[in-house]
Amino acid sequence: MVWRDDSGKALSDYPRPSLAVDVALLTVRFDDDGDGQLCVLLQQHDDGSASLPGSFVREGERLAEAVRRTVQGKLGLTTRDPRQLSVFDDPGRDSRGHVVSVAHVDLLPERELAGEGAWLLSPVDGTTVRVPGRRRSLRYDHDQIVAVAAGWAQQRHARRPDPSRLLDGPFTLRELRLLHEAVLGVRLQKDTFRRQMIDRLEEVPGRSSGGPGRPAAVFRVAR
Amino acid sequence: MVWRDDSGKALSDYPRPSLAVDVALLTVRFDDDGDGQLCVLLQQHDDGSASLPGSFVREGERLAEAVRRTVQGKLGLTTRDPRQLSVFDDPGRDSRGHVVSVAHVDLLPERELAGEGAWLLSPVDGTTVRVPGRRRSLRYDHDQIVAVAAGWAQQRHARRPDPSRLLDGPFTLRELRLLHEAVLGVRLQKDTFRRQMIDRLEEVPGRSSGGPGRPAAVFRVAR
DNA sequence: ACAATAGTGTCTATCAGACAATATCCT
DNA sequence: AGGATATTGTCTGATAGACACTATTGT
Repeated sequence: MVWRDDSGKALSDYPRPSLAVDVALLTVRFDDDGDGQLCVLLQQHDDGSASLPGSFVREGERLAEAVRRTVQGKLGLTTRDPRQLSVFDDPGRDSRGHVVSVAHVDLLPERELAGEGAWLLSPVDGTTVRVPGRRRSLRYDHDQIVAVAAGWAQQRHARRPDPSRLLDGPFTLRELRLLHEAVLGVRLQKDTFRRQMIDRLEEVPGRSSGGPGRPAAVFRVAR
Repeated sequence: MVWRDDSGKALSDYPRPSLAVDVALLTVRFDDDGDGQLCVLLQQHDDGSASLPGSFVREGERLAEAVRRTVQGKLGLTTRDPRQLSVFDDPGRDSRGHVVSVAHVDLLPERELAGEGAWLLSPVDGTTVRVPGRRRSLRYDHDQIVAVAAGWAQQRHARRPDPSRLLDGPFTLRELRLLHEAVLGVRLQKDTFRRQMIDRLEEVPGRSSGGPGRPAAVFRVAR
């Protein structure tokens, strides 16, 4: 039984914009030196352009569901804790019609990126995406979405240690700092960083070993 | 010429949720003692319930336009600088069907509230609305929207003096502090408050007069 | 020994919170 | 004079940034 207004029309009888979700999936990629780089996962299109994965929200579907379905379907990956960012509503942003998009962000650890080739991993400098190839920018307004997503990730890493559990198992303060430096895109001083984080960490038995220098204590995020 | 996909369907041929905007219009009401109270403007319904003003977004319309139209049409008021808060997407939040709503907030000075009776002014304590009458809460999920809106206003007033220009013309630090106390819902110490704000203010020639006590310097927001 | 990293001590500048002293009006 | 408010001084505690010193490893 569908609801109808005074003129006998259901909600679906009125012309209205379509609703979509776009997802900026961020990750930190580490090279052999231990240096990290914040990256965003892009879809590569036949015409050489790139975009964030996105799709239309179905009737009765929650945004979080649409996000999970999109990431699973277009990239073959599973989201962990997608967050809503903001709504992009320029009626001309999509040439197919009036599409209002709710931008989302999620942070994935590099190790969960399985299935080579289904996506493109593009570095994010500060809050700007560097797309490889001729084209400098993404389809639609997706450059803006990446910028907002990167800013969100940076705020999130400002005070809390590894808020998205990107590190696998216990870690040293050096590893934690390299992660935060990658997300923030700046160098951090080890002593200040240590004092900011130490209260939110729990020491774990054992020591780091292998590399040069004094072995470091090993921690996990408290509680 | 409408865009069509491979199966010959336009975007509007797919079932999809409706899109709406809801607006939490906040203001600060001052009593004769100079004490202020953060309030939200509500629509009163025939069944005694109350809600925020809201309406459906039309095809080709921007969210900001829908907000302006809604506030003008339902309350007879004009928005100044509406901001997007977040999206409420529970498919069951509206009994008429699947309605996804983008919550907005705007702050209006009390003097711009003309046309008595078209609305209800409800005090907000902390981030909670106190609705007069039997019912304790608002329709739909509008209590949540008010909470987010109040939190937004409080963050906005944490460091910047009168960010929404609620004060009319030059003001004393006392008047500014009473405004911020009303929005934040807490008492502020005058000396600390002065030192936080003074750098962002410009002194204006003249002094306050009339009340008891030493006349105060008069300021406006810098730049 | 030397390079490299870990961990800690300390100094300075800044800032919030709190208290208080002085200044200047009104009644 | 006395009450009320404005304005400024000062003390304390917390914290960020910077520098440096000691500690402990591998080569």
